[in-house]
Amino acid sequence: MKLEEAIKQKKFGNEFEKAVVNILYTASWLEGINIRRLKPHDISPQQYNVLRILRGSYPNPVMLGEITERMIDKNSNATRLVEKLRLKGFLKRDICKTNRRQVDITITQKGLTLLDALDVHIDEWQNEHLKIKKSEVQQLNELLDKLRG
Amino acid sequence: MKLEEAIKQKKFGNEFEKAVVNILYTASWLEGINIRRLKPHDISPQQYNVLRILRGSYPNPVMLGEITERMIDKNSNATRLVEKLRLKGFLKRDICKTNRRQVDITITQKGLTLLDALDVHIDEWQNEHLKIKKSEVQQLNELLDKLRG
DNA sequence: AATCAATAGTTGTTAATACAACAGTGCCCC
DNA sequence: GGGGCACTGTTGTATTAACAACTATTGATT
Repeated sequence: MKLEEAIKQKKFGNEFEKAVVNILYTASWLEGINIRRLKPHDISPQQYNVLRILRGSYPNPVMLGEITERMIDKNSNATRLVEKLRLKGFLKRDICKTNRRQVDITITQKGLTLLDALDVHIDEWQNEHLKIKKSEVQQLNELLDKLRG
Repeated sequence: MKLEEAIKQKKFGNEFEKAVVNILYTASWLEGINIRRLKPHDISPQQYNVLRILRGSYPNPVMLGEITERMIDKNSNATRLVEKLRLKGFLKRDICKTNRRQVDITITQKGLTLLDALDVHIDEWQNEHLKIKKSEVQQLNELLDKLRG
């Protein structure tokens, strides 16, 4: 759907202004879909993000600061997100032996199982919601990378 | 900057998955820039969004529900956003005479002045932050519109 | 006109975010 | 080995978001 219809705005100052609104709107739209997908598993998009970062370096741990750096939304408070995931048993926390300032975080088997369960339907999910061809989505990725400079 | 560098992730499951992350990441990046731009004027991106909707139909009022529909982030609570803007004098609220359930909201001169002040440097702002050509940004808008179906 | 459903907005509550101040640890250098 | 500085996380607090329950008004039906 054209952005103009989606937010009922007839015109934009210029194409750049429209792009800013378009990215923010599309992100909010994706976030909504994602929340509904994750809700049955009782985790938020940010928590999902953390678990995927951890899986990426499994079986090696990731220190808290690196999680923050690698998160999509840098403003999330990693300490509190991690604590919530720990209480649910999806990860474990260890004070690093060689540097006691540092907290090493590792995803647990339960966490990996959760991610696997969420991966199962990812292709269907994409087909259902992302109405775009593979060649186009590559182009979209290039344009977004370029836009950020 | 490539998304892979930005969030230090070597690879994605597929190009669609990367696009989802790319959109969310780029939106968060834009949001951060926007917050810093608006902060000196003491308004949030959502409040800015509301004021622009109101300017769009000025001098006609907009009812509260329509603001919600047209906002980029539909989850914002329009009642409370409007109340904050009213306290700052950027808009006025009137109960609709012909339908007393309805609240008509109109931007004030002070609100218009604020938006004008923010518009002045918008071109520089775009040039500084959006590293992309006009033809490419059009393409980006088309791809985002298409992606949402 | 009484009832019921639909519309428009408000408010309450819990959780999450934003941002800054804080505390503990390691490192360097004299 | 003590002082200062950078690093790593944590915590406090105010604001905002999420979501549901609620009130008030209107319109439709009988």
